[in-house]
Amino acid sequence: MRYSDTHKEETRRKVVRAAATAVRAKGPEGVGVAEIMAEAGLTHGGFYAHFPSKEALVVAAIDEAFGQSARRFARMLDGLDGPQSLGAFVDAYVSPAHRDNPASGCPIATLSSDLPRQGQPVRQAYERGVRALIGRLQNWLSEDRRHLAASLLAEMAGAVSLSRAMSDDEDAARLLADARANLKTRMGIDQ
Amino acid sequence: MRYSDTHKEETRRKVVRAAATAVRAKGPEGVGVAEIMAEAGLTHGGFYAHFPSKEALVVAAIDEAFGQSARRFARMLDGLDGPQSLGAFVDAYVSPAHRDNPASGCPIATLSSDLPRQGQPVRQAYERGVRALIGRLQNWLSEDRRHLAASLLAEMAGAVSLSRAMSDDEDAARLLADARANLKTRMGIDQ
DNA sequence: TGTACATCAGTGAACGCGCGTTCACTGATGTAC
DNA sequence: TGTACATCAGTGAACGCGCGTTCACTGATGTAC
Repeated sequence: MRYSDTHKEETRRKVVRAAATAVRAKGPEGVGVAEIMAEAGLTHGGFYAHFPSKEALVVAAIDEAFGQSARRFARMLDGLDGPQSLGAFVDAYVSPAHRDNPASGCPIATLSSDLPRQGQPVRQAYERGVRALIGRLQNWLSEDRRHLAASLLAEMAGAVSLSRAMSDDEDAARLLADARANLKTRMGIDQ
Repeated sequence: MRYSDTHKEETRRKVVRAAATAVRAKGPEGVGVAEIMAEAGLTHGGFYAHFPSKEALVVAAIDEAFGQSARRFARMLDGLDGPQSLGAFVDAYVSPAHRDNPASGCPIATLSSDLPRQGQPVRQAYERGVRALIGRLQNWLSEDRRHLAASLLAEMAGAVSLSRAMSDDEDAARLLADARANLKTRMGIDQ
């Protein structure tokens, strides 16, 4: 063979990674097959050797985006106990840095309103990611607060989303600070 | 003249109303000029007698959508005092009915993730609507809680958005109930 | 060892379709004289 | 009162462009014999 055994798989991963960033930056409809392939250093014609359709790429991109977030947080929270993890997670998630970097941020905050309009495979990938994240939050919460995980995640994502609609950085920062304080109270962690 | 003096204005309003619904259902990129005009009973060629561009229609549609929400809530909350208004607003906003009807619902929950990708005029229209809603919430809140208005709105919109990602109706209902309870506590109203 | 053939990731031109936008035209009514 | 002309909301064909998808081809390498 012309290429190494892993070459095709490596190419695919490069394409998926590029798509994971572009989908968050521009939304599922906003990204083009040709553009993603160019970012991976290829021409668009080769796309269909890797994916049966653009939709399949979007599914892979959403899985990848959730996976990236999960790995990043796992690294960041390594060695911390439940309450410490919750505090650090809230501080990182509900932050101006996250607001300003949608392309590398949480897919929930970036894609929430696009998703109900997508086809089933895409919605399922999204829901997989949401459920996994809720599950992680549940593990950190005390038993009597476990049922709040989904609602806490909604508050976090909502705060980041709305802060992105505010053109004034200080208004956005205040909103995020108010949200962080309330989230920590709800989680039962002291500050 | 062939048509009554108000005819053109009436047509424009019909187009804007159709767009306000369609934009929420399908997003700003998802709606087509021809489709909106057909819904208003016209052909697409006449569009540019009313709007300079599709973007101008989207701007008008977002203003209209926020206006519809505002009028509906004003009607519903007529005669109630601050705390009563807050309670009724939360119950109506953070509800399964709102989750299930994005096309007639709050533009924040429906468009949050589309908006950062839009051009300035569209973003400005959206921010106008957001600020007006925050202002109304502030009027209902006691003085020491007024600064929370933006964060409360973020929590409401986040809860509705995330509930739309959940395919299981009961999971969604639980999330919404948890959010309502927390919102009322934050607002300082008893239940 | 050498030759013919198979494999397959990637190339680049082309197709079909939808969509925003343009434009010449229609036809009913108002206005000028 | 009657005729010619202006107005203007709306029509429908056409244009240009971008995008997802298809497909014949390339060319480097492995395999069969």
